[in-house]
This record gives sequence, structure tokens and C-alpha cells, in this order.
Amino acid sequence: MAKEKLSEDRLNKAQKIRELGYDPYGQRFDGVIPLAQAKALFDPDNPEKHPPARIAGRIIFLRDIGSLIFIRLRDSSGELQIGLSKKHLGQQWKLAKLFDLGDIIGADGQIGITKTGEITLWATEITILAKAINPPPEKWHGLTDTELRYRQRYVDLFSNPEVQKTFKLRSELIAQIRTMLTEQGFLEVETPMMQAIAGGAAARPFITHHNALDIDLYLRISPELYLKRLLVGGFEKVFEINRNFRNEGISTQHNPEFTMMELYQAYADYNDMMDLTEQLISQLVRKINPEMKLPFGELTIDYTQPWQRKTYAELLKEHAGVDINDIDAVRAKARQLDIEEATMDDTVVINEVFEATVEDKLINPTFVIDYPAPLCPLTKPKPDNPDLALRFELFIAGMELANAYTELNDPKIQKRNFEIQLAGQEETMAVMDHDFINALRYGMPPAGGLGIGIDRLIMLMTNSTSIRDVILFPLQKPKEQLTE
RNA sequence: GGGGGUGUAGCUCAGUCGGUAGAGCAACGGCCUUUUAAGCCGUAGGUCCUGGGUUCGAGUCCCAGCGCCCUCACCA
Repeated sequence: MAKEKLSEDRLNKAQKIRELGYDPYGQRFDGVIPLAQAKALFDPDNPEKHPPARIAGRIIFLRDIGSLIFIRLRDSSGELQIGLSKKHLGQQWKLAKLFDLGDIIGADGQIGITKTGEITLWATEITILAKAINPPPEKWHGLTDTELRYRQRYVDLFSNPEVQKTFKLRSELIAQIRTMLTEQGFLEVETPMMQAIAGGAAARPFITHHNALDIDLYLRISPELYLKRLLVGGFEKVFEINRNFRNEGISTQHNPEFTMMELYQAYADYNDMMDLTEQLISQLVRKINPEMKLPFGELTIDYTQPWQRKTYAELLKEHAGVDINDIDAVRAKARQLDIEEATMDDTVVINEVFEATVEDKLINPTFVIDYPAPLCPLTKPKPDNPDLALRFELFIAGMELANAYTELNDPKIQKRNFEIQLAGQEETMAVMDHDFINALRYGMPPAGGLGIGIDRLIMLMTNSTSIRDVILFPLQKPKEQLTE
């Protein structure tokens, strides 16, 4: 049936509801209890007891068998059936006959059971709270078209309960992270999302414009340089959970805006960050499955502690079969992998080979430690070997999940690293952040810093293989506006 | 940006060799006091993603474009 006709029928019903003296878009409906809670009021040992309840929810099933109507309601807690009978509803029977799938209604009644054994609220009074003009998706399959699911997430959420479940878990896990960090003495802070200089990472930023000041600003690619300013300021333990924006490709692991948790701890180093990371994520996993194993697509990830800690060079040897110090061998391997190595610096070639051969092999949680220093301009070099940086990345299911270092706090080296970076990468951080250097000149305590990609973490915790399934409204290219 | 897939009724999907566009759910009408993805009987519902082309004839074949998904590239 044509879409317009379906809506027209529902609009007509809304009008009939008005004629009966009801507002199809109702008012405050006080004292509602969640459907799961209402359902639990039924006592199987005492089926003759009929506790009263007031409930509300969206109609997901409706069967009209003459002078009896069965309706299944859904809310965020679950589902419950309502039984409506002509005999008991009296005047309101006419209203009941105007209900459609998708409408949001409220009901008062007693919890009982049907002859077939389903717990049911036998309604004595009903009300319409919102008339749905658009018909909902099919009740059995739900909404499966991925494009529609993302563009109209509101429909996806109410028609596919498992989607709600994923986002509830996301919220709970982030709350747990906040609690754990706060309990350990970390202070949650908020630093600028709009920055005059986009620093702290190498990524292309989004540019926006402030009219009154007539200046371009960047959406931040990282909060790092501001959080470190707070270490200078004397906060010893800070963290921020917020959005970063990167103007780059979109994939199952990349959304242009994504949520990052960054924390900094004075007087600590990257070893402390490793312990903290392992502890944080393990606690989340334990709550989901005490066996410490979680499925992820075709994989099963084993989070049993302790997690592997392997050096960058060790892994390169293991998976690429080359010695990091034998640059000829590395370059030969690169050519074998079709990497255009000729114009690249040694370290870049090494990293290309590393990314091509190692990363997707790291399925169970693995800390990769001691990165080549040139890849890490914000990291303190190893005291006994300045070619290596005190940095780790955590890989799970082949995904880069966390990145951490012993923070560089020598302003002179920091400035030099920025200069090298600026010379090599015009495209990224185009301006020296003199104020950050100035902050370091006042003295920043030695510190460990950690970043965890929250969306990717949620992917692992909820067995979602696309980042779009853990972001409520992932970026979609605009289409022509929907009209009535 | 490259490669692969996909787009048909509100939703989920069929559609053979190029020959009148189909089903289920939802809707509408009728019967029914216990339905559990679909009660029974009946009715109605289409920009086959868009624009060209080939053909007597295109949902189907060809070309171009668009959206989405996967993948590669890019990505501290």
C-alpha cells in the first residue's frame, strides 16, 4: 500500500480519537512502572492474586479478535501483553479499536495470566499517549536495511531490542570506567574541542570558523597537549572522555568523530599505564564474562591475565622475519610486500612493514612496547637507548586499542621533535605550539599518559564488528530530505 | 580514490532466457472472548535508486551517475 495511504489511515484514526474526546498526543502519565517490573508482579505460586499496575509502552503486536484485543507493549525494560475486553472497558472500547502498531499507549489494570499461560495486564483503563503516523517496520524481521538503521536510528532502536542493549551496555561500561578512575584519584576534566592549533596527533583536522573573532579554528584531533598543560598546572591525575575529530577515511574502525579516553598520571611511566590499562579493561570483561573470554565476529578473544608484552623489534622478527637493525633486509621485505620504500625514511619503512605483517596477527590482548623513537615525538626516549621510545600500543583483534607513553617533559627535545615533524609533514600540524613548549619550560612532572579508543573498546565488549554499530548516529552522507 | 556487492510495495524478500511486476508481514472490509512471527475469508497497494541507450518490448542487457555495505588505500 502506498505510504501516503498508510499515513492517511492513521491520521484519520487520530481525528476519530479526538472526536471521542481524547488527545492522540497525550499528557503526563504518572506512576508508570517498567514492563519487566510489572511482569514480575505476577506470582506463579499465587495466580489468583491480581496486583494492580500502571504501564506504558509502544505497541509491537496487536491481535483483534472481535470483542477481545491482545496487545504486546515494549519499553526499554522488556515486553508485556495487555488484554482488553469489550465487557470491561465500556466506553473506552471505541478508543481501543483505534490503536495501531507503533502507537504509544498507557494502561491501568491487574496483572494476571491468560488461558495459554502468558502474563497479561487485564486493562481497566487505557489511554493514548502518542499516535504513530508512520507505520513501524515488520514485527518479525525488524529493520534490517543497514542504511535505514543508521539514518533512522530511532526506528532501529525501538524495533530491534538488541540494538538498545548494545547502547545500554556502552553507557554502563563508560560509567564503570569513570567510576574506576575516579576511585583511583583521577580528576575528570574538559579541555577545548575547538583549538587554534590542532596538535597532539598526526591527523588532518576539520576546520571551522569563529565569526566574531574572524579566525579559523580546528576541531581537536586530540586533547593531549591541553591535558599535559594541566600536569604543569599541578593536577597530578587527570582524565577526559570526549570526542576527537579526524578528517580522514571512514571504515568499520574509523568514524570521523570518535570517543577517546585520555589520562595522565604524574610521577608514573608507561609501565604503570600498561598495568592500569590491563586492569581497567579486565574489570570490564570480568563483568561481562567471568571466564574472561569474549566473542568478536569469527574470533574468540581471551582476556586472561597477564597479557602479552612484546617489543616492537621482537614482533617484527617474529612476523616479518627481519631484524629491525638490518635495514637492507627490512627494505627487501618491504618490496616483497609492494611497499614503495625507495622514497621513505628507514623508520617509516620499518613501520610500514610492521603494520603490514604484525598488527592483524595480534588477536589476544598484546602490548607492543618500545617503538622506534622517530615515530613518537611526544614520548620520552629510553635512557639506555635513545633510538627507542617508552611507548606501547595495545592491540586486540588486530585493532589498535590503546596508545600510551612515558611523556616527554624536556622542552628542548620537545621543541626539536615538533620542528622535525613540521618539516616532514606540511599536511598535518602546520603550526608550532609555542605555548605548549612554554608550559613545559615551567616544568611538567614525569608522567605516564594513556589513550583508549572507547568506540573500539565497546566494539570488543559488545561483539560489534563495525564501529557504526556502537555509535548512535554514525556519519552518513546526506541524502535528499525526507518529507511527509 | 581503487576493487567487489547491493538498491523491487510502509517493512522483509522472490522475480527463470528480455515478453502483463509477485509473496509474507503491515493496511483496508467482513467473522470471531484467549492470540503468541502469519486466526479465517476478501480487497487494495509499485518513480523496480536516477538519467540515458539497445530492442517491437527492459526490473532483467549496455553506459553514466547516486546511496549503502564489504575490502584495499589513506590514517601517530
